[in-house]
Amino acid sequence: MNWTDERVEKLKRLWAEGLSASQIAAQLGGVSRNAVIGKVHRLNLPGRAKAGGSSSAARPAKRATQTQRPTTFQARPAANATTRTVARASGATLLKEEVEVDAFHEVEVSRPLNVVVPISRRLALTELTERTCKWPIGDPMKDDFHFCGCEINDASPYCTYHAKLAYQPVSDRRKAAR
DNA sequence: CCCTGATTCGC
DNA sequence: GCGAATCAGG
Repeated sequence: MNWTDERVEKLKRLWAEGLSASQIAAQLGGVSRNAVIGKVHRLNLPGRAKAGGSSSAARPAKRATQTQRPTTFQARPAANATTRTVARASGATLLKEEVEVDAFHEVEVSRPLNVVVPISRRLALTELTERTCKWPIGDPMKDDFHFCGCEINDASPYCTYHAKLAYQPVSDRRKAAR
């Protein structure tokens, strides 16, 4: 890969946004984090502040606008999902469920309300490691395609939440509910 | 061990 | 100019 104007502009933008060199390398593709750091220096872009600096020294540039990427589960309703709350009759019990329309998997994923779900870290394919959830989100043919990316502790390819979805397809759940 | 950016230096 | 290797640190 060579440093085309387009790639350099993307590097500048992502570096200004506060992404780490490895994250930028993953976004660009075809380069290592060392290559990114080397390029940043050659471009004379402002470096990152030292961690243990004294009082006055420079602060990391404009971290305020950077989208946070939580690495762990957070107890809140599913984010970024098309949802609607429905009530379904099951015998004498009225079950309230939230139905997510998962466009990529072309299924409706239903789950009880108040379930703890992960917030996607929106990782690119090249950012995945052995310990990140590999559940795909979005349309692979569109720019916003990404993976869940939550931390996982075992050998599962998915976080605990998405593992349940993966191994408990909606069709099976519907059968079980009958 | 995971990660970070900074620097050096052969290519 | 490029980036792997290395260093120093969280």
